[in-house]
Amino acid sequence: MNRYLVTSALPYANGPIHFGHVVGAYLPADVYVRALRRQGEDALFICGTDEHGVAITIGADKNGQEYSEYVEGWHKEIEKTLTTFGIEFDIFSGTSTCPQHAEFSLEFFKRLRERGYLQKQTSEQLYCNQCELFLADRYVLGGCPECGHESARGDECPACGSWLDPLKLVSPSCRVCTNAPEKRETTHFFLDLPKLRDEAVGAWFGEKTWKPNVDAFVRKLLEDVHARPITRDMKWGVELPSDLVDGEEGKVLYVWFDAPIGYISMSAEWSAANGDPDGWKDWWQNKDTRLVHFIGKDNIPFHTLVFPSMLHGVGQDYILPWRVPANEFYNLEGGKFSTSEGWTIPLDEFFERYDPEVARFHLIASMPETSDSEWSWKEFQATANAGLADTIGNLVTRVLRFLDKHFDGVVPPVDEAHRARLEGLLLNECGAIGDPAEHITAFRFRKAAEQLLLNAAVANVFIDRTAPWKLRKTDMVEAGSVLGACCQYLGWLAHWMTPMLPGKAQALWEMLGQSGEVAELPWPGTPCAETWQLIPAGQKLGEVAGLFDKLEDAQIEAEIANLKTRALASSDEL
RNA sequence: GGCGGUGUAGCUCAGCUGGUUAGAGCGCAGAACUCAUAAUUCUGAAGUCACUGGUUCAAGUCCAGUCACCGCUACCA
Repeated sequence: MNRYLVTSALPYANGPIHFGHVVGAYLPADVYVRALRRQGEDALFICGTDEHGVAITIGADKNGQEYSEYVEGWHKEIEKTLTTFGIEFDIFSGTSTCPQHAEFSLEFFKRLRERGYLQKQTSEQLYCNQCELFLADRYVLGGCPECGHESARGDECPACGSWLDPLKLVSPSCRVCTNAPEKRETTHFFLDLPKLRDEAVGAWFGEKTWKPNVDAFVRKLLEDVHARPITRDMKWGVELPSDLVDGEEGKVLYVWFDAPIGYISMSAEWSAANGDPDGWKDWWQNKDTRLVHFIGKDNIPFHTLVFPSMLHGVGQDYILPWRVPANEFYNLEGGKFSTSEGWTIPLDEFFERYDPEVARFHLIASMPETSDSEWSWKEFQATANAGLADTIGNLVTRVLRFLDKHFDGVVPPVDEAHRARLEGLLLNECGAIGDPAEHITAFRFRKAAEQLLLNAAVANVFIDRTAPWKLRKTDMVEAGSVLGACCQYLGWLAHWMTPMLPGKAQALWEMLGQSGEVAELPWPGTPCAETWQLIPAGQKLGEVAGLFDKLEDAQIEAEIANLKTRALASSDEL
């Protein structure tokens, strides 16, 4: 049997996450894991915050906070958001707090070096005495040597578009503190990606089938891959003991290098917490494990090329990714999500007014699977109202309230006299019933959401065709058979809802008078004549309530207005 | 500048290796029904598939060019 090791891109602990992050990497992974588990598969779901790097030190300094304090704040904030969305990791750790992280990261460095995959290079870089920092290109400002423009960035001149070498900028200054940086020599270690590509990783990539958006991009990249530096001179990061780096002091691992190792160290933290310190090996070094990375498109090179190179390079039988279902980007009402420009929806505010499960469902239904897509308030309203409230929610109440009124709130039997005809009608003639989990495990999330609604519509057609409100007046037994069949079908619906709408699924399950967690039962697939009756006749129903509230036009218009106000307010501040 | 992507009904998006009258949901129009959260069901209108040229018996689907938008461009994480 296969087991599934599922990761979501580590969110950077430097700010809040938004719908784009959630829909790109966390929500699909959660839905996927829920579907796998219901199908009886063994799955481990790993995530945590990425907590090192310069951007974090600058953010913390600006706030006057210790790095660890700053990171912890964002870690909690991000975790809260993900929890509200109902995303349930087996562990949500952090690269600066995971007890195993430094050890694993240093082991990677050490082994890669021993095995000849690291090169040492010395170069001159700009160093800011004030900030005590080697400046990344984008943190240097200065005059453009090409066109004379006064405020070019270290990587590119906004006026003439030239590609710049930060060392050649005229009178450079530090973008953080505005002091003039000086040139300093420094030595760094580089990961020899071309060598790893030629040895194994290139062939491995070529053999696999990737999503089209991954394939074209990486294939090109592979042709022209360069060695990448994996060390930096700074204080915040996984510190390299000087004996590992030929006596150099003050080196840390570059954050992109240690971050993906977090997937492994966090797995080790998880297994240690479960009393089995070596348990992570059963996942990471087991050929039967299918490693699945959920990421946004910005992370594609790291997860299809760089991290696999690292895993291969250490030579410890680590498995390489099985699938990388990368999503494209998610925009907001025609523009990019941008916290700094105020073009965003603060999620804490959002959740004061909206049901997280409805948001979950809408995000799944509009996921940027093949190309960029976007959050639109009107579309959200349509999903919430026409999709969830009208199609599913109304179906539930139309059946259950009918039973409350005319059948004492008890599931009626499907009488033998009508069984064959009704089951033929319901299962074959009222629309195509599909298994949402099949789409989910094939990474077709939008399709899965669509299928769930189509399945619900089948019952609406069935009810219209059988018209139990008429039958009730002529043949109470037959009316009971119809409603009984509907109850059975609602049971299926509750099952089908679990990966995408776990809370609503359980609520429906309880309305049907069922006890226990529907999510813990085996996945039923699609109904056939032998299997479709799940709920015993005579079962007393639970209390019936609306599953989904409708969203008013005025409310949605107010949200769109809010969005614009927020962007304006933010531009005034600048 | 280089590389990659996107451009399909009013809106949001599907369309795999080219093949009959180009699809879905929402919205819109009409009808049926009245059990239900004025919900549901049925029917319908609506697209020169960005533009130009090419390959082919046949192109939204391949090739070239043009335009628009987006991403990446390696010491950013």
